[in-house]
Amino acid sequence: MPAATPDVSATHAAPGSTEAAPAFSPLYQQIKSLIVSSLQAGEWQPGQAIPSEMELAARYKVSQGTVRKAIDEMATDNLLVRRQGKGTFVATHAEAGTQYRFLRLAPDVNPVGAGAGLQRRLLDCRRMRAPAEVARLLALKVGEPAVQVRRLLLAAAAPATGSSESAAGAEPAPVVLDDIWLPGALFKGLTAERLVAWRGAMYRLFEAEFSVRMIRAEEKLRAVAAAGEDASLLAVAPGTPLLSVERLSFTYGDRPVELRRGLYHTQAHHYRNELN
Amino acid sequence: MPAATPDVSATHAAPGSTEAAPAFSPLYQQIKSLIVSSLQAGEWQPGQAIPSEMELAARYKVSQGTVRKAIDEMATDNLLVRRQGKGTFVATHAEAGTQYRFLRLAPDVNPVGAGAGLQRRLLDCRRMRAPAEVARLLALKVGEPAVQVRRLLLAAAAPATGSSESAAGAEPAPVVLDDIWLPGALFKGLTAERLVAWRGAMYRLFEAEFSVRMIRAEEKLRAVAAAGEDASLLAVAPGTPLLSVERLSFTYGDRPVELRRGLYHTQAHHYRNELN
DNA sequence: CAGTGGTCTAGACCACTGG
DNA sequence: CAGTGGTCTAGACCACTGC
Repeated sequence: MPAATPDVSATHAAPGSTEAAPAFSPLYQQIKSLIVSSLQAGEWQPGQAIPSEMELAARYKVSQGTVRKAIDEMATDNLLVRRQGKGTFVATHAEAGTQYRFLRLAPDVNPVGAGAGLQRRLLDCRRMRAPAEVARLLALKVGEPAVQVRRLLLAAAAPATGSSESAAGAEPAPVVLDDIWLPGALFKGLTAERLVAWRGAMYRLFEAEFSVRMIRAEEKLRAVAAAGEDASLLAVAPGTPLLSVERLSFTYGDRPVELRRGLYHTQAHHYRNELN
Repeated sequence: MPAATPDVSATHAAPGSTEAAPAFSPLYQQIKSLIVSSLQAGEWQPGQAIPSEMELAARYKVSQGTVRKAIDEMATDNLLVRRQGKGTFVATHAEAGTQYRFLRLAPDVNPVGAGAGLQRRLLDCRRMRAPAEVARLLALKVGEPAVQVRRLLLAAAAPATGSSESAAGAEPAPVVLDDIWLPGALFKGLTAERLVAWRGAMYRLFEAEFSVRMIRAEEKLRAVAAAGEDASLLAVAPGTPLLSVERLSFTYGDRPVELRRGLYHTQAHHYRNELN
């Protein structure tokens, strides 16, 4: 009989116990927590299959249906991906096609392929002590090391004023200016060389090289006026309205691991959102 | 044996049938469709309880578990609300506290009570022929009647520049300018009087008086410069960056029923969003 | 073909609500 | 207390994948 598998019934509220506040939680929630722990511990890597429902049911000594409910919830949370006939896989955000995990920007015309066709240009990457505001949001102590990355995203296609010629090959237009702060402790070997050499999404690099997986994010949006260096980098006149997007991304356990301040030029693009 | 209840097995793909493409759909999906139809038909009104799981299971001749799965999905779709020990209720968007169903605007400070503390001021309400662009988005024929509503939302609290006095009672500052278009056919008796007389959320009025329920919405956000009448209504200088929010709201069956173009002054407020 | 997830059933028991 | 939704189980069968 395999050991090292936490006994579920131990955490389960014992029937008949009249103790006050152990905050009863259903079995499938406990299973969910156990699976999340395994994910955090790296027992199964992104893209790999986790054990089958039957195996997990045996491991945790519960029925298949209970495991199923746990996995179902994790699938709707985008932590796992189910594939009928094949198995259940650890979600790897930034798969093929998911070039930009959280980027909600879409071109006004030709809406096929949401964030596709964007070039990247790294502007800066330096290590520094976290400024007070950044430290607060990333839950760091003031003065702790942080990595700052600055980069530009450029649209390859011709801009809105559709002249007859130059359908392709036109000068790419800057669309997004990103300022990114990361906790230095988590991203030890992150350098400019590493960033420019990397083909593929940035979050994919974080996953592969630093074992940091983004689970969810919160954004605050504002309209601001372009100014100074930001304006010239985006090739717009000072005063041009820009969409400011402040994003805080979280990993397992709601730990903040990335702060990103983006400026979007929304002349030929828009930020799309779905409300339920 | 009760009649008038659609026989599920009829729609269910008959086993052994080798016909090509009836596009097999699971039982619980069919149940879901049937329940949605009942909602559309107004069999159960918003806020009311639908029959218990056991009753529905009997009505549709399926097991309780199948009904449960159908209801579960509708609950996560915000169509139904489950309340343990009481029953399952038709979601009534715009309940107490949900003053603004889709408004994602939050004050920068004092984030308690998201959209609370906003006053409304009706500017205009007129019936007209739908302009081409509006007609297209609302799936109307050009020239069909439409209702246009224009209104202002004002923040009651004192603006950002916190002077020592006047914590309350300060002049309210305009924050949102909304332009709303509705299909005239669906909103026959909608007048300015009706709107100003109504206490409570606009979507609540739509539900109660016109049986139009908003299920989901799509938004496109842009940063634009304030100009002309819009600027003066929002009490900002021309050129001030504003957040433009174009929202298309849908009812059952993904039918578009409201087009809204909002201009948000994001000086002391921001648009918040959660990404998964 | 075996193994996976997906659906459906039937029944037991628990937790919450209200009279 | 009866009635509701919430959890858990056990087993059957189906649909998809890959060998």
